[in-house]
Amino acid sequence: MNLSLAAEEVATFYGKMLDHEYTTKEVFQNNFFSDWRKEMTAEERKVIKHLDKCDFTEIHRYFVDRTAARKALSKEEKQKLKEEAEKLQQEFGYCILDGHREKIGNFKTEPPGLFRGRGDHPKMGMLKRRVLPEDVTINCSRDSKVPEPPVGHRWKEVRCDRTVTWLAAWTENVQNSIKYIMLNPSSKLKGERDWEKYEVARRLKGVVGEIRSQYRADWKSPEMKARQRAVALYFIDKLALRAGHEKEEGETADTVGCCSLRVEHIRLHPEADGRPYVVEFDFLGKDSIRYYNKVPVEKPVYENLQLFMENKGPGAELFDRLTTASLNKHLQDLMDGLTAKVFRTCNASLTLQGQLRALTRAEDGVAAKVLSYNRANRAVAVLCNHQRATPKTFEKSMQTLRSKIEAKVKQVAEAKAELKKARADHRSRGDSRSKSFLEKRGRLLEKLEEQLRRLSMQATDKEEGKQVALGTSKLNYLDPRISVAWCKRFGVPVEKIYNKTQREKFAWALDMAGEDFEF
DNA sequence: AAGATGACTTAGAAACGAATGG
DNA sequence: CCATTCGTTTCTAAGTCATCTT
Repeated sequence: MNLSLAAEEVATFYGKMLDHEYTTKEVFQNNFFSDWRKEMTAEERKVIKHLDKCDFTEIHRYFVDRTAARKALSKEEKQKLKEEAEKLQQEFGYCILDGHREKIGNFKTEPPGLFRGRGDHPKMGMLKRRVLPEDVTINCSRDSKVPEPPVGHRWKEVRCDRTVTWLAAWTENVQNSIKYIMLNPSSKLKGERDWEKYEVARRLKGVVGEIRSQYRADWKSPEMKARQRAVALYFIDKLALRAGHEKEEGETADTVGCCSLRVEHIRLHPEADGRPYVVEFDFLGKDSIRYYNKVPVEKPVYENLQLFMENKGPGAELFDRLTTASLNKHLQDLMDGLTAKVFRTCNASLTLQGQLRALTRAEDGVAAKVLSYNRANRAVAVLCNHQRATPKTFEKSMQTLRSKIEAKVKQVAEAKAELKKARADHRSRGDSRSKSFLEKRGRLLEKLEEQLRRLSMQATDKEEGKQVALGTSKLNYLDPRISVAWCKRFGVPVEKIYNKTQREKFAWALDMAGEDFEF
């Protein structure tokens, strides 16, 4: 069936995704179909009444072919495309801020498509509309040259607001939230804020002892609200949980953080695995990532939790007298600039610093030191519950790595035998030719052994990290000065820890951290 | 005081492109 | 040289938190 332009475009959004799991979900299908019908002409609507009677395979094939064709392009054609992209980047990807040319993070508006929410999102599959110039507000200084809207169009508004950092913004139709064009993490502005964030976290380190004695005292407070706050704060401090705002029901996936925990999300065990007063957490957090943990807690915490759960159903709020606003207000009183998330930053950075101290051995080679760093990084990722889906090809690539190791072990054994032979040969002959041959064999064995060491390290690393995402903590929670100082102290080139982009983002730390920096 | 809004950080997945090895 | 693998970059959703509005 030939479709109208609008209906066809929306159909392609679905057809493109045909081999994605999303299209098997009922919510996704229903939302898509309902929004698709809105784009149809009255005639189309009369014909197209059931999604399961629509066949998108031809559309799907078109996009598969197009991808293949793009991949098959000649070197020159690919180079040309690359140059065009670079030209766009140069023209639109930068701005002037306070006289400095700064890179923009996302300089393109988001294209239309089907909304891909995470977890059980009630709006998955809805149509995300195309952004028009008429939707976009431009923010730039009064004396600057205002960017031209595309021909025949106009901006929604041009304003000059010096109190915010965004360059352009529009409202997105699915969640009715504002989307922004902002600077790249390498910019001075973002760098300064990043530095400030870690300075606040360092200040918390100085007063956290006091805060702990305070909330311990509050566990016995006659006021229920103070008790709940004190127990919640204990979790945020000890387990690095997120604050956990109330969310509007039916608008987003059902996820929680500390303050929004419900009775159904924890189980109390008087004793578990030989430890007393154990709390078992099981809930979906940000991005619908499951948080599962069994932690022994102090007795008053346990007893308070029993109290909070009394006479409540599984769907009831655990901390019914507590909100993130009141918690943060309390924290603000304890330390200037303190909010719930600062605990996460502080805990993460201290964990990295402590783990590096515990794991690094000065006599190790660079590769082993980098492995130690990754282990320390991993400890933080586990603390913050940063997970990823096990890569689809994990088992396969693990298997190849294992066989590579086996092969290398054999090679080493052979090289050893060869070396032995060469040594005997040299002893009996004693000439320079057999000597240089012996040396050659020695070097070969060394090289192979080094390769083997590297491979087995790789294997350990891979297995331990298959479900752990290291990037998020590295980018957002670990004070880069800790890493820079560690690199300097142990003679590890910083490039082994931070790639180019990361070095640009952390330029401020590369400059300022000496080898004796302490968080 | 509560709820809504706006601005910003944090998050994992997907796309992309360079390195590696058969 | 090509296919596969793996690290990097891009994308945009989903949080946090302050401030505005009612």
